Amino acid sequence: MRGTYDHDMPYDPSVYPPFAVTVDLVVLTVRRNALCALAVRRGEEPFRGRWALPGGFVRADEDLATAAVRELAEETGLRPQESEGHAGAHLEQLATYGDPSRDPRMRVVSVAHLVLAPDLPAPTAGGDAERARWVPVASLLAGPGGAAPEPLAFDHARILTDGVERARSKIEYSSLAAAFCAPEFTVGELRRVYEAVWGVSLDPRNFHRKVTGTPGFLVPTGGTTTRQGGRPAQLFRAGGATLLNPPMLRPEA
Amino acid sequence: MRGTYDHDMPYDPSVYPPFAVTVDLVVLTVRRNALCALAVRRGEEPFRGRWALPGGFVRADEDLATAAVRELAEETGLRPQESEGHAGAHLEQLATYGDPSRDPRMRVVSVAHLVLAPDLPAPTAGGDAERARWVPVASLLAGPGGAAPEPLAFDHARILTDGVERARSKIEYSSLAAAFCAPEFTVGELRRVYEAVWGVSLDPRNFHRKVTGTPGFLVPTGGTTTRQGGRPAQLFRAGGATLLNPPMLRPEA
DNA sequence: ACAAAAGTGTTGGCGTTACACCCATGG
DNA sequence: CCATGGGTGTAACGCCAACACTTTTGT
Repeated sequence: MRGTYDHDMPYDPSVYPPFAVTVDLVVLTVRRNALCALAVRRGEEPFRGRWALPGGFVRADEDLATAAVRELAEETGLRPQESEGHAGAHLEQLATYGDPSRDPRMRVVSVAHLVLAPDLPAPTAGGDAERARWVPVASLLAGPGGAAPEPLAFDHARILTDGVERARSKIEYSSLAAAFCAPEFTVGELRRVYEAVWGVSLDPRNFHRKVTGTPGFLVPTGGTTTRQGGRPAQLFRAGGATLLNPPMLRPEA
Repeated sequence: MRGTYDHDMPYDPSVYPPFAVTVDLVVLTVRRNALCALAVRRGEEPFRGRWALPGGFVRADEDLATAAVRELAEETGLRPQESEGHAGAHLEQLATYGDPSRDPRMRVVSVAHLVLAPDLPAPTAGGDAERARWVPVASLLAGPGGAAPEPLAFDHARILTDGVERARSKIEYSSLAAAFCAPEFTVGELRRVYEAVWGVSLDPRNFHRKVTGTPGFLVPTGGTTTRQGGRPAQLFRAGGATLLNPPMLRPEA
């Protein structure tokens, strides 16, 4: 008889053993021109002493996104975008990982989320600050020809890889790179975000024309700053335009 | 005390109630120039008599993708891409839905998957063929200015919407549209897939140049066919190139 | 002969690249 | 005065939309 395991059937725990459901967080930021991820040192077996992604169990009456926001606040004190266009971090669901052997203790299905955060004055204020650190992605993942990385716990290397790849491709056609910047930022600062995330260098002149020429992408605040040195630069906020068309082009190398 | 619900902690079922985990399938195909989804009539409460997406519980020792493949085979007899570039269907994880109230009976977290299938001779051979049908997406989802759709069970309208949007955007920059075609197909047939999925019409001449001019995208098989009438058309298989650069442009209206 | 679908050639516009050049500040 | 980063101008190139035109079949 087919269809026995159909959605339609009543739930019988003896046939369908329960799963633990967690959220894991890939929290990315740009610090000192390097793409960094939030990582915690594990204090328990398995994988004691290894880096892991922050995360935790979803509560009984809690939505997945709610659980991710709660975990993020517990670990970083960060709060995702309160209002449209305002700073805060960007949070979105990434993917779900459910290999039966991914956690040796039990069957865990983890719903990973991606967070793009501005560089924070205090790296992990308000939470488990002792164990949480910003770690350059390059030292966690083997790049092409890079040195052997510090191994991550569980399948977190896979999750981090997927999160980084998602961030890299999303800034191509959306205004999401601004989520890595302070509420007000210069065109040059935004360009350095692209350069850090993609690992390339971009022509400053053409980049400037491209982003300022896309209507609704950047909104000038009127202020200027010289915090990067040189001639004073205009300050901008992220505009309402969330789609970038035509997209920013990612150079070959 | 923060961090109480941390990933690190041992699993205590009295604190973290168990979840049921299911997979739901958004199976899309193009039939008679219309984008269609596989839907089943529910025979049980809740939502008895409504359309729902096929799906079912993940088994205890089964990966998420494995569960999706099994459900797909049970419902359609279809098997996703056996070998590279060969026909078969395309399957990928879509997103995970875990609102606490999405199923009135219990706490269910559903990992939705997206399947792009060629138009099958027998719509749902090999499975619960009685209840499963191809239904035009336009009649399941309210388009802009369209008539009121037949309501879907649970949050399946949301899931279907997300799946359709993913399919629409993915064919833009990948060779995935070929997953909707027979193993060998003509350029015109591929163009009609784009037109059905996007709901637009494309210039046949420019489309032809674009897809045949992208190296590795299409591989001529040497054969020709006149099954569409008119001058004989070359037959192609999908090539190894999975990324389409520059992307196909989706017209405004 | 005609309709229908497959292909090719050509042209103008627009976006991008590459780079010369000017601007405004700090040291 | 010079270094540094911000910003504008401009020409060559490439891709693409638009459309005229040819090819090869079925009826």
